[in-house]
Amino acid sequence: MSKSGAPLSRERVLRAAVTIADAGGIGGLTMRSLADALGVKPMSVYHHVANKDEILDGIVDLVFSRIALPTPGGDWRHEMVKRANSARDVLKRHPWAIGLLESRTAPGPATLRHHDATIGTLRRAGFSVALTAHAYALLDSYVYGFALQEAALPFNGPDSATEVTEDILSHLSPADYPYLVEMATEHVLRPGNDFADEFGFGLDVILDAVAGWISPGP
Amino acid sequence: MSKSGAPLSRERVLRAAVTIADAGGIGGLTMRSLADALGVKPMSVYHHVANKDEILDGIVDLVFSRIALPTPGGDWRHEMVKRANSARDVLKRHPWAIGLLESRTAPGPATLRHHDATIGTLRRAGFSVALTAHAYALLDSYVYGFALQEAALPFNGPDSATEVTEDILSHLSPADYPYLVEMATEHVLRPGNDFADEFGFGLDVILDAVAGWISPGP
DNA sequence: GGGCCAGCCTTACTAAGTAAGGCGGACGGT
DNA sequence: ACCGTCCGCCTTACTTAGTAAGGCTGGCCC
Repeated sequence: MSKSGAPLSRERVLRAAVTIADAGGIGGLTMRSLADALGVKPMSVYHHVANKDEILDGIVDLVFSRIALPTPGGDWRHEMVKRANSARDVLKRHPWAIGLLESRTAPGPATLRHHDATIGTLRRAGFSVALTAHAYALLDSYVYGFALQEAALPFNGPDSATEVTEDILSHLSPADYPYLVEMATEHVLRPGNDFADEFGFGLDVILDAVAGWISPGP
Repeated sequence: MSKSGAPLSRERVLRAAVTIADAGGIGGLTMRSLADALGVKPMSVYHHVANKDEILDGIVDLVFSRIALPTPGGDWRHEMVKRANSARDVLKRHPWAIGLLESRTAPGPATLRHHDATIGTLRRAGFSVALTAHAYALLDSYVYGFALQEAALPFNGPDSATEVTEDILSHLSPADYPYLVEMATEHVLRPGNDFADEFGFGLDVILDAVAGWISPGP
């Protein structure tokens, strides 16, 4: 796995860590696998990061840095849609990041910048400070929660969804779980159904509600 | 840590695992700490569960079993509020469960029962199958996402919040993060402010929107 | 009353995080 | 040119964790 060439750095370490986690989950990310991927011995990594925890903090922030920043001053709704879609997209590509969020309480610079830009976009659109807080909590909860649910799905995309759903369904008694079975057969298994489509739907519902909060402009 | 007395069982193993995770995070949950808490040697635990993964699946399901089940046929909105508050409450008490959700894709019986009851409550209230799916995805995303954000907060409760916020704020330049600083000083630090209060607010917003979807009853 | 099996234990191997310190080679100063 | 220094990577080795393999024992059934 030696891909030497550059002289190693915190940057390269974190980037390699993300790649490994993407490929094999955070479980696959060990100091040894990381060193391997960098073409280096395990202890060498410690010259660029203090310990594994710092790596975990670092890759979470790195993931955040990939989310499109909204532009304060732009059309707030468009910016929020862009940000939400980007966030969901990024979290889908790095699902392990969601699980890490719970244990990392020290936001990195990219995370802070992201929050600042989002709050700024809402403020500049005319939301009061308090309503911005409400809107942001609501939107972020939805985005994270949706990503979490998507990550917890036992399938990826609509094709395997059908197969897996049928498999699960075959172990489920309609007597025990009548509504669940109904939902599975009549909705989930319907051709063309894709859980991913739910995202935009729910997002619009929230944005519609939030749109009513803007105080009359000057 | 020997608290023998009962003869050990899958039940007791899982319960002890939850207690340990509550006290020291999932990081503190090891086969050895678990065996200790049960007053037994590590390998003995393996006579009741196949491996640690099964324990993780088990405690996630155990946590789900503590969430209040909504009653199909009851007042749907009231039931949804009850369920959402209970879920948030439970997840706050066992924050590690949120992080586990992402990696566990095999729902246990309690989880299935929970989903069935929730879907049933919405169906019985007059929501179509498709709208039930929409409503459920929206509500669950919000609940999980909110719990995730709460777990990721570096503080617990409003008292320590002030302290920690001031501490973070002192490292933040208003030039770099103007909106973030504004939000912190003018909203987060306002006396009486508590992030937990956001939950009901956002929940009502979603429920108000969803309420408009019910098709005219028979 | 002897075999069997459930339930707990001992031993031991492997993987992973990381402490402690070694070593070569590039580089600055004289 | 020479030498000390320090940066960056390496070797060794210790600790903790998951778990494979199989041993011991006491109660229970035929």
